Amino acid sequence: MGITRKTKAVKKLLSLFEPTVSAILAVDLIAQLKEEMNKTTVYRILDRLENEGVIHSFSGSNGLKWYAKCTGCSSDKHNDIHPHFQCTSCKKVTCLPVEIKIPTVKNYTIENAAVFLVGKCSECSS
Amino acid sequence: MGITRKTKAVKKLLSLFEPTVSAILAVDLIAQLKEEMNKTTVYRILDRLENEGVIHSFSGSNGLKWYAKCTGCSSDKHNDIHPHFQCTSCKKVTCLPVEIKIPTVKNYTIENAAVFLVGKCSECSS
DNA sequence: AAGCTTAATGCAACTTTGTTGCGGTAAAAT
DNA sequence: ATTTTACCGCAACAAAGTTGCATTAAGCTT
Ligand SMILES: [Mn+2]
Ligand SMILES: [Mn+2]
Ligand SMILES: [Zn+2]
Ligand SMILES: [Zn+2]
Repeated sequence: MGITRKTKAVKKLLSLFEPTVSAILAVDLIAQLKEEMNKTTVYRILDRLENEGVIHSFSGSNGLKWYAKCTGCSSDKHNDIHPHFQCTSCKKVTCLPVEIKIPTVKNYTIENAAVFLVGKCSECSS
Repeated sequence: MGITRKTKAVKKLLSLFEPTVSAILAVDLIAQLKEEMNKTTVYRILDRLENEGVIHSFSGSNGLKWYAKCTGCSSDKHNDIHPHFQCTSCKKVTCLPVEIKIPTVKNYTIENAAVFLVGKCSECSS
């Protein structure tokens, strides 16, 4: 389906996810790329990359949208069911390589879980 | 500190939380009360009630703000650390009276957890 | 290499959610 | 009844994200 051309813009955007293991705020990407591309373009590329299983998104406590690299996802199937963690000191958000234990609750059939954790990362706990 | 007057607006707003156990979208409250009060007033009352421990808030998967009744909270201390559940059929969001098992992750000190579950409620599972 | 097709981009205008400043209103204390 | 000030309405604003449309350029085809 979605044919994606590897344009300059796409390469540039992907390069920003490369060096880090942290998630990135959509809004920050737009600010950082202001001189190079339009915010509409940023949003559209993020959408495409998510549909292709290259990145995944989630909302933080304040409702802002975060994006992070996927590991082993495809356009067919996203398997990013892991918790996300934000450090209250450095504000960084990271994907935690831990499995979520989905609780069993009577009268509810739970199919999916989004877990957002808050605390202190190791670098800020000194 | 925050002295809250029991005005007509406050009573009206509280009455909407009374008959249901479900959470309510801030945006829906504003739409529903459009004829009776200004949206600024709605937001301000919601803020106050949350500070007083009468209601608590959380964000849904799309970043929209939900509010629900508290049980046993005060202005001093909120203890609404429970998961929230949204049914994919009826779209209703409810507080689940279940304790969250906060995971232990190496290198991270976790202080708080927001869990948003998605699935089917019992009324929609037929 | 030049031409062609159409996915991708830029831009402006718009939508939605939420906030702020300020003048006026009304709850409640005196 | 009068006074005090918390509360409210309104208008203007702000931030995040979306949409329509004309233009550009990626990457085939020849
Ligand atoms: Mn992740
Ligand atoms: Mn709740
Ligand atoms: Zn940190
Ligand atoms: Zn349902």
